[in-house]
This record gives sequence, C-alpha cells and structure tokens, in this order.
Amino acid sequence: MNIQDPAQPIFRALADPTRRAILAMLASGDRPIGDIAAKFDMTRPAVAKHLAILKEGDLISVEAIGRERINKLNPAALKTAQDWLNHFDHFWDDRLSKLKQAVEEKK
Amino acid sequence: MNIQDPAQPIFRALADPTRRAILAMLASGDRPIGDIAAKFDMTRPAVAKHLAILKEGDLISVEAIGRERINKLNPAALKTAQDWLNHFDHFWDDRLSKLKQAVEEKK
DNA sequence: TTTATATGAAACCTTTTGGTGTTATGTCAA
DNA sequence: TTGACATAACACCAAAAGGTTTCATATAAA
Repeated sequence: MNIQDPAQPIFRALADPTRRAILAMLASGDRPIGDIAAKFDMTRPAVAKHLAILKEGDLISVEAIGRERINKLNPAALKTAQDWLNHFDHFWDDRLSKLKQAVEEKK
Repeated sequence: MNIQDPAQPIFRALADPTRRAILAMLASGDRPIGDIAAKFDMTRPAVAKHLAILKEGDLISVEAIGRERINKLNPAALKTAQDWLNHFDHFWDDRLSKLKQAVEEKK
C-alpha cells in the first residue's frame, strides 16, 4: 500500500502517552521545555527527545526567546490525523445502512 | 498525567503504516489473514502479529468460520481516537479568534 | 566578570517492536 | 483415511524506542 505515508510521522508521534500528554498541556498554553519536564516523572533529556519527535511530526513548533525555547502546539498537523480517521466514517455509515436494511428485510 | 490511558492501545496500533493499511483494506470488506498477507511484502506470521495488535486495541474483531478466521473492522474503536483529537478543535477555534482579535486591534 | 539558569548533545543501556523461519494443529476434500 | 490448506504458536534476531548520566554552550543576572 502506501510506502511513503505522509501521516506516518504524525501517528508515530501520537503513539506515546507522554507525547499526547505534552500536546494536551500545550493546548492550554505555550511552554518552554523546563516547564514541561517539571510535570513528568522523567528527566529533561527524555522530555527533549519526545519534543523532538513531536517536532518531526510538525505537531509543535519552537520559538527561541532569549535562552528559552518556547514550544507551541501546531493544530494543522493534528488535522492530518483527523482526516485519515474521517475516511472511515463512510464505512461506519455503510455498516449502519446495511444493518438497517437487514432489519427491514426481517420484517 | 493519565497513567492508565484507555486510548493507548488504539494509538499504539495506529502507529504502524502496515496496520493502518490493513485497516483501510478491511474497510472495503472482511478478510481472512491469508488474503491480507498476500497484499504485503512480508510473511504471514508478521501480518498475524499486526492483527494481534489491532485486536488488542479492539480495532478489529475476529470470527472463526470453518478453518478460516475472518477479520472485521470495528469502527467504534476508531471513534475513540477521533474523540481524543477532537478536543483540540477548541484550541483551534481559540487560536483563530485570537488571531482575529489581533487583526481587529491593528486596524 | 563571575555565577546561575535554560537548554542542547553525546554516549550508553534495557526493553519493545517488527520481522524471520520452523513446527504444530485443526478443518476441508478426495 | 490421507493429503492439502488455513492458521496458530514458538524461538530467535536486528533495529528502534525510551530512558539514563554526563558534559557543553549560550544567555541572564549579581
């Protein structure tokens, strides 16, 4: 099927619970890495790796201000994941209509 | 944050491109493992492992018919992932309104 | 200028992941 | 009953993931 899948770095980034928690945290405000790392039970370098993976998927962007690097959520990339999932809605509708049809025929 | 995340097995399953391709394939019809494995450039045991992970995330169900085991898509689990992503829509709206506000103030 | 702060980067380790090949089991068909 | 088929189950392996500690660098503040 799709060898080169543009959604791959996004779904890869979303696969880890820490990274999803970071995204949720950034939804309530831009934050530097130190702030983020303080909320988790792991070292800062570990959080830095997670941020790097989120950045690879373009789920966040980073802006350097002085010696701080502010991490910001980029909702556009999340939309790519939503779009992929939305394709299954047609399937969902089909199932429902087939079920309805089956019920009709039983009557 | 959430240590026990119910969405975890789902996002974990979605992280692999082969598994996403399998889901897309099952959207067009229920299939036994042999059919699925034939479409990919890997051995059947490898595909079987992918199916096991999809089943752990409850993204598919399996029905044994004779010596075949038919794999079926379960769209309900996909909805869990959609719901998680949809929470960011509020953020998206906020960003837009803030942008609009900033533009207004510039006038 | 010196010191503290915020971060990046490298080297390393363990577990998980995604694949392989081989063998075993249950079912259909001749 | 015998043979072919569809699949499960195992043991194994290399690479990636997720973490650690240690060290280096740039900026702010005293």
